[in-house]
Amino acid sequence: MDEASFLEGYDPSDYPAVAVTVDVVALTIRDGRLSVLLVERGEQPFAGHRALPGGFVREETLGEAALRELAEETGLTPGAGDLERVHLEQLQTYGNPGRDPRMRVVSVAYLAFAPSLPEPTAGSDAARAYWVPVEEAKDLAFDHDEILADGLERARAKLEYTPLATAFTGPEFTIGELRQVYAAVWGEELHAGNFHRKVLSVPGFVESTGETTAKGGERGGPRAKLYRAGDARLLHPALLRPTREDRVR
Amino acid sequence: MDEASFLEGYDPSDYPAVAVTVDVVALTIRDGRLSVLLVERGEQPFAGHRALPGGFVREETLGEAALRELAEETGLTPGAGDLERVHLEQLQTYGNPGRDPRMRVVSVAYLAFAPSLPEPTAGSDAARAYWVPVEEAKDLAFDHDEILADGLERARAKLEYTPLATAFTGPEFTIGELRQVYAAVWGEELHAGNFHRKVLSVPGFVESTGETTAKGGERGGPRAKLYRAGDARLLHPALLRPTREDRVR
DNA sequence: GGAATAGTGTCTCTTAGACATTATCAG
DNA sequence: CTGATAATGTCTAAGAGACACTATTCC
Repeated sequence: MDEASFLEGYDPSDYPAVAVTVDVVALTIRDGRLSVLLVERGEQPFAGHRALPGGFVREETLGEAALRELAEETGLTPGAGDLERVHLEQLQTYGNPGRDPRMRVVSVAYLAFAPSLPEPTAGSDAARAYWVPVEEAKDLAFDHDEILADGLERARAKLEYTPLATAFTGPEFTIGELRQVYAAVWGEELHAGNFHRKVLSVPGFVESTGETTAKGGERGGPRAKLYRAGDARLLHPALLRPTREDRVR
Repeated sequence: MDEASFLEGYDPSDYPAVAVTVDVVALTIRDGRLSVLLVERGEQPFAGHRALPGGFVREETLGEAALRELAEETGLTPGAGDLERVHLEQLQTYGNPGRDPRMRVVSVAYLAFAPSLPEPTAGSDAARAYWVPVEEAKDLAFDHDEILADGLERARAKLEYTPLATAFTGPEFTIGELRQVYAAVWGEELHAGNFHRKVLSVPGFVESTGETTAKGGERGGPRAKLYRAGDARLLHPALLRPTREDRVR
């Protein structure tokens, strides 16, 4: 069977050419603040505006395209260990006519959770990319404000019932560091004592390394025990966000 | 700015032509069984196999394309009230090279929750479409087995924390009918008494109409009070599925 | 010593779920 | 009458969250 009969009844005027791209909402935590990777646009439209990194899909899976774009913009090389600990998942697809003024573009958005990565200044492409605290990421190009908002909501929800907070930390971490991840993503302080007991009570969330930090905290306090991610893929019971009575309607 | 400069650096050999389609996982409950709308394929590839309904995206939003495909296959007309109560949401996008043997096809999958709809035999297109209990929907064309599995998991999860079970019922329903929706989707019987009290305890899930059914149940029992969907968009606290200790790892 | 943090203990309130009970209706 | 269903009541165990407290370390 050839392409011609596949396109039987296909009238090009009914089905305009469609371009498929990927856009990446890459999140990390820098200086205790949840930050997103943005690129400065040099060309029209939206020249001078910031946008999510992204580009055309080549002969590769959609996930591979997203990882490639992320690597290009951060200057890091996939497979060299830098991006090994990045969690990548598909977010949603945005394809409204007119979202790009030039032509019909359907964009598959991906969400990436990364441990603290270096500021991308090395590569040529990466020179125009940088991390921005999410509350300062406004007025993005195209419909990227909406995509970012959807990505943030997904990230906040995922922390509740999956162990993905560990994707923002190094391979070993303290319970306090994990709590700071939750605080940064949710934008709320959490009760240290209750959080500590809760995390340890969820089977498979974290497992002890038997070691402790070499020193206490910067502002005092005892040495903390070190943990690594456990084998759970879902948290049961979940760590629910502090209840907003009114977020329901 | 024209399309040419948009495609600057665009080498057609690097970026093969991509077709964008929508596929719909339409779920309903028939005879107490969760069922999915399938179409019989008449052409290669996968001639004789069943597939999810779908087709090319035209000059419309992706959601409009999904609703249009659903309308064409069921023989129902959008805007005529038939499809008004259908809940539609984007599921995920599938775009692996090779998922369609003819050309690169990126398919945006949608998930539809519908109250019991008539068997589609009316329209011309619809003649080859029918509802199939989900446990009998195997060996579908392309990667539609995977898409269906993803859709089912999404549906099961959504019943936990959203009031979408009411999308499977008529505008007025009894608590028992609602419980049967949960039982059909989750594939498990639920304790009638606890379910009843739980549903009424969640603010905004259902609201009483003040009426009751005209008759008791077919096999006896008192008349049941009637309810309609409330204004909650999230269930708080959620109705969690019976715990599978082992579904976590 | 003073301040900050790690980790644990205690108490209360809410919820899930098992089970029981009463009332109502079909056959 | 018998059996099934609707609706409510009771009890227990688990978990969330508020608060208190001790131990350890930095400055």
